[in-house]
Amino acid sequence: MISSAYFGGVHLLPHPTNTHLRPPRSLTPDLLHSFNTPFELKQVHAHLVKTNTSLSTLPLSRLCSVCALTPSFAYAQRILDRLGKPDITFWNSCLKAFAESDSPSGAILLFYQLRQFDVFPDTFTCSFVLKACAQLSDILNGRIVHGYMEKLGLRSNLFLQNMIVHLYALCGALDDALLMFEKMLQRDVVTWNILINQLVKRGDIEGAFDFFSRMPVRSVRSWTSMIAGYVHCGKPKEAIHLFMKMEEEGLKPNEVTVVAILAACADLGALDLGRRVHDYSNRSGFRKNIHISNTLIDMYVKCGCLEDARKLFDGMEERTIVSWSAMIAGLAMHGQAGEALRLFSNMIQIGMKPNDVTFVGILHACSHMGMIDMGREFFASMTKDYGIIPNIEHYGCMVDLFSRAGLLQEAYEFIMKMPIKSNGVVWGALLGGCRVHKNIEMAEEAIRHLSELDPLNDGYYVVLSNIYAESQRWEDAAKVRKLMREHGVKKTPGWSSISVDGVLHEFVAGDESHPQAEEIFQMWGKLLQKIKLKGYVPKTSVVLLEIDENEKEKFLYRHSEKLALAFGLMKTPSRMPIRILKNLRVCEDCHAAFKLISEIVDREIVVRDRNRFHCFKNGSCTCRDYW
DNA sequence: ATAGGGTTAG
Repeated sequence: MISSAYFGGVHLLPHPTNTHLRPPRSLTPDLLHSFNTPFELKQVHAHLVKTNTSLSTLPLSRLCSVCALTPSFAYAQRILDRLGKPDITFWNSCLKAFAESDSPSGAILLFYQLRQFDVFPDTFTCSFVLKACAQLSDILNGRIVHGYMEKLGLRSNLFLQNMIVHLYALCGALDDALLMFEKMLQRDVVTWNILINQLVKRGDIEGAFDFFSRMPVRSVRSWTSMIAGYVHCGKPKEAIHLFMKMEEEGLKPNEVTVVAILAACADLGALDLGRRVHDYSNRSGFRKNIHISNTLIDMYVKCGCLEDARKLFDGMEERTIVSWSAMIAGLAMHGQAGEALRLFSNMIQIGMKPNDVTFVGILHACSHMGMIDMGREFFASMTKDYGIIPNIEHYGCMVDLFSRAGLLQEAYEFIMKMPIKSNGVVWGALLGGCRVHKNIEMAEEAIRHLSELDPLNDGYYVVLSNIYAESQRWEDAAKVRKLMREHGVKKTPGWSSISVDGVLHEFVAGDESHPQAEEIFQMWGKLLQKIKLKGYVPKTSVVLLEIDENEKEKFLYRHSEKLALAFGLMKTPSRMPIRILKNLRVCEDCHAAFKLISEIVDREIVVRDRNRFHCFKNGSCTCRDYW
């Protein structure tokens, strides 16, 4: 092993990847292939020039490409001047380097420059320029290159045609991309995949599936694109369905497929499938893939298995900011704010730089635990110490923090002073606080903004109606319902799901369609008797219907999470934790009931809310009733 | 030497 080398009168710092090489006897043009940093290469080159060593274009083009990567094109330019008339190989090397660098526009400049030298672009030239255009979303120059392709007789080159389709679709010129696609005499699987990916990016999942089903041949990537597309569009069930079909066809999921399907499992809380995919991933040798580990952390967190997530996180050889952020957000979601903050300071200690997402997790942790001053400090520190400009999520967290804690006036002023436009989430957080702290005036102010910002979101009207109902202002509650009807807003039906033996069972309120509905209602009846003895009083004010109290109780007892819990208790062995997922916030009455039930049946009940986790155990919940 | 898919918050 050499730590430094001195030869030929030139000091050279060894590049890390070259430390295993023996130092060469003399400084020859070949050396331009053995070193990788512009600094080393420039020194070698300077020496070669000084000793009048003759140089071929090939090593020089290598030198230029590395110089361009810096990008220090000036140096490459000097060599270019010396050469007089460099051939296309030289140009292509430089173009490639620029296209892959942080300043792809250099490639486009070069493309115009090379034509002054009477050099004819070839396939590679076009491909590198097109790559640069794609990076810059520069459709104008892309069209010019396209024109050149026609002139240069490269029009039927499949690679270039695919790049053109990609570029047009990427820049939003979907019609042009489709025209190109139709004009192509031959297409390969990549051509189809490009279109599928771009359609997914535009949110046109149906269009993407249409292409997918028309493909003559599908590769693993085609399947993966489609599966990832469904996850991206919030259709995890379809993603899993497709994944099953892919397995049926005997195709082997790769690392990217695994990431996509794990994200779907995270969305659905499908722990069984998630574990199966985890096992598959390990057997396939994907254990070291950092994307997979990160997604696994998120999957375990969202399936309610915080310990599994933590074990995985602790066992990782390398971690990125995504790993840390996912784990911190996971702890916050599970109400472990203290541990989340400890992890954050560990992260800072080892020199990992937090990003905006990390701070969303941190601020969440603070707001879930009512740590107001801590939250303020982090909010200030994020810009002061880390140069992160708060985005709407961060403002939302802060409003949530103040509102939950009852600092409604401060929350309101905070929104008014925000330097960016507020959104529904921000006012919705204030509205939520108004409900907890029974401030009708402020709630009415919030709803004024919400009916403009997010008029079709039913959740806000429901909260306001609840606030009125809880203060016995029935006419106002009725007015809100009327308002909803007028706006054509319907209450999103609440549903809960529970997975038993790998089968996902879904319940909606008052669900009698389940084959075992009879047994489920009986089970709930038994539980009800027991918790009533423990002091449970039904909280009928959460029922927003104009009916008498007895009827309200009946509605209350058919809430989807109660049905899912009763079913879970029937179908799973004693002591096994029960995991339930709900699409809305867990209802207050169910929350009170679940606490008592966890004690009576001596079971851990984990409920994933639309916001966070509630883990009921021995009569209490990890949210400490602060939610 | 040239083309397409992935994770954290909401």
